[in-house]
Amino acid sequence: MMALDKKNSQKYQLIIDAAVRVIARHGYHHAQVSKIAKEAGVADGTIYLYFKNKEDILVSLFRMKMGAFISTIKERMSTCSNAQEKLQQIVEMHFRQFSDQPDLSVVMQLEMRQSARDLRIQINEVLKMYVHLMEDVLQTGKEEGVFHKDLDEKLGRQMLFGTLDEMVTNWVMKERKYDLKALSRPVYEMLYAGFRNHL
Amino acid sequence: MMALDKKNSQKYQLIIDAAVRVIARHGYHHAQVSKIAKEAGVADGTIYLYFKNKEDILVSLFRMKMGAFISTIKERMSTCSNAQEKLQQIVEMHFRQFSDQPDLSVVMQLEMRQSARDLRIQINEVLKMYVHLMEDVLQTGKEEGVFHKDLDEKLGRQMLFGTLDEMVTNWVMKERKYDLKALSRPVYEMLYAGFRNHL
Amino acid sequence: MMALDKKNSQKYQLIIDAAVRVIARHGYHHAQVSKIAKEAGVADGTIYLYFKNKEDILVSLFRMKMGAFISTIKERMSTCSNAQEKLQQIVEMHFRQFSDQPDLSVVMQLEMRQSARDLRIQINEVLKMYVHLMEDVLQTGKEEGVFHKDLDEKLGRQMLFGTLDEMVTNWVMKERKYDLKALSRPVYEMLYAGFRNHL
Amino acid sequence: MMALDKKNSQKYQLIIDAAVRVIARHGYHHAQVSKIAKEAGVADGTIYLYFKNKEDILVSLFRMKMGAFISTIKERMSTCSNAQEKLQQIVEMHFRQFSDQPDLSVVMQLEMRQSARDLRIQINEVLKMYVHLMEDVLQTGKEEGVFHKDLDEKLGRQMLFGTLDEMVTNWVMKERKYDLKALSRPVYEMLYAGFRNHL
DNA sequence: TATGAATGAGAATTCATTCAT
DNA sequence: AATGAATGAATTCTCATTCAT
Repeated sequence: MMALDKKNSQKYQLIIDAAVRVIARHGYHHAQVSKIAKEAGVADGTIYLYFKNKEDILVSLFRMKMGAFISTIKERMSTCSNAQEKLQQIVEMHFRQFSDQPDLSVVMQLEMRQSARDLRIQINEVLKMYVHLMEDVLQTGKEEGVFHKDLDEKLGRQMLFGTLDEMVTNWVMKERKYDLKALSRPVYEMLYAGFRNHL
Repeated sequence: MMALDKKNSQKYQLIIDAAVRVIARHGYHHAQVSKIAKEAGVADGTIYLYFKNKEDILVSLFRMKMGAFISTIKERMSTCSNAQEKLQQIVEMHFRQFSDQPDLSVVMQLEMRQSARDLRIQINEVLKMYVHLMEDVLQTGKEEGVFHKDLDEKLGRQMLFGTLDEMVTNWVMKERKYDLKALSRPVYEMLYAGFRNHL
Repeated sequence: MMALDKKNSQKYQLIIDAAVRVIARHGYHHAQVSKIAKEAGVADGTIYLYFKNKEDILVSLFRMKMGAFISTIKERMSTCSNAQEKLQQIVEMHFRQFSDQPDLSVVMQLEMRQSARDLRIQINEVLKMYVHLMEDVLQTGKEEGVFHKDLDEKLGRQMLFGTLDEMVTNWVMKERKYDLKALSRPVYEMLYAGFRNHL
Repeated sequence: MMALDKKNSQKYQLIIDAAVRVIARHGYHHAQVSKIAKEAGVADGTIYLYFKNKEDILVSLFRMKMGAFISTIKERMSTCSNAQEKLQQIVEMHFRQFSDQPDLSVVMQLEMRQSARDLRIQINEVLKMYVHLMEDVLQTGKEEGVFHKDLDEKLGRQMLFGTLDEMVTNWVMKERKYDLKALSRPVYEMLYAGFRNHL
């Protein structure tokens, strides 16, 4: 069975979704393979017909969920007419998607960060798509003249991602007690002002 | 021997510094107590005369190092005459201190994040000092009129911390191949512009 | 696999019997789990598929062996027509069963007594069956008029059990160099006389 | 310093009495040398000026306390005119002494039995004095004609000791909620009847 | 494809004892 | 005689992965 077949198979998705629920419920360190198998309704050994090892489940989980996450943002961004609007959409969609998927928020912001160094390196590979998207927006904005001509895209992207990430993390750590989406507007304004950079 | 005596004792510091080196070199998950003891030049059991358990080594490490980190920033900030300068000093000192302590950077930005949830909660307690420092600066800046009157200190602090943290993490992950301190100026400018918030 | 299945499974018995041999040979404090596993011909981890922890092996061992011990006595006793005969059978069967199982004798009389307080409490629960059996015989004997009408069953049972236990312990400590079963007759006579209590 | 000097020294007694209290309070397995030292008000190292090792504390404890226990019984027994009375005194004094020393009861009947095999062998050496005392009484009783001429002293002694021991153990396990001394009379009667052995 | 019983490597911690002061 | 800081050996249990069915 080829990789593509596997990824499209029902069980592959079943196991990944089971993993999200188990990690969200029990935490990263108590998310044993046997627990995930049970949650997915398959035998332990079956996991290994679809995934190389435990790390592969987690990387795949991240790849699938982050892929969908980014696709959704990209799709929405195609309707935007300028970089300013695109920036606004990134902030709003970033917050909205985590708001709409509580389990995934816990898994992405808190639990998966406990993963070993080399798993995190693979995660970063996946994140590169998001990074490029952000840098593209900043580059475009510079060309359009809405962001400062000397804005460093790499630094700008790090501020953008660092800010969004920190805010989602804080929100998850406060047990999602406040409305994350409501922060979109002020956060966008701070970031936009930072990128316009008029001193 | 009392708690205070322990913390001031030579061995206590010896063990913490050994822990930093071992974690930086071998990674969080391979930093066994026996390895730390060997690196510190003491017997395994001696560790437990100074620390309650392994987690206590890590919490203490964080507390000591982060305490010094923040003290240094605070000290420097006392020489600043306004919030704008203080912001500049936070960015510069944050980057400088990590630049000057490569092992500690790896430990703080990459390795200790793998710690279990409850250790991270204790870490967050320590970070609160830093958070308050940042919020104070933003509050002062608003009063002085250098930051926007509608700036939300909490959001501002999250942007500030998120940005600095993301940048140091990127720098560590790129194996410190570029000059982190050189980023102080442009990063400060972006943040300052964000906080002035003139749209 | 359910609890009942486990206890009836071959491996469960295999491990318990291995534990008896290992404890008899090496003593309670040197009976490591790994040694028991090796003796049983299974991996260390397999032990934990059948037992919750090490203490559970020991409690189970006691429960199984003492259960069989008491069942055997009860069975034999059902053929007795009066309490006097029953008393005789208790003494004889008690001695005979230990005589026939040298390893078990060492484990029960010497080694398991070193167990921690809370394990001993669980052991006492198992022993209650034996205690009740003895008290029943004394009660019956009183009703039949073969034991003294003022005999206190609880005290009588303590004399009976204390005597048998002390004798088996002495025999084990003398390395079973004499014939325990041969003591049945005189011991029974002393006890019977004690219970008849004609002063 | 010679053995005798040590045993007469104040600290020697101090440490033994501290050990009794610590074992009674915390249990055998939590009676660390450092805890005993603290309770005795001396440094850990000081223990080793008076005792060869930890086992030596326990053996000495047993020797001292059991020595006093037996001396007291012997003394009382010298006032008895016949074996029947002596038997009565053994039972009564055995129960009385444990009644009067609750800490010691717990230590002797429950906690010290958890000691390793070879410590128990040394304990048995100490107990031999008691054993001889009992056998002497039974022997004398046979000669006096108050016990049965065919009574086996060794078996009789085992019944006597096993009975008393079981009763004190039961009383301690029931947390000394009833009056042990009140059992002296009926227990003596059962034993005496057993030794008279008129069937 | 699917199962699940079996495997076995790997690490934190305690505490009796020592010995320099 | 007394101290108490330092030592270091020794063991249970978990869980990712395999493979016979």
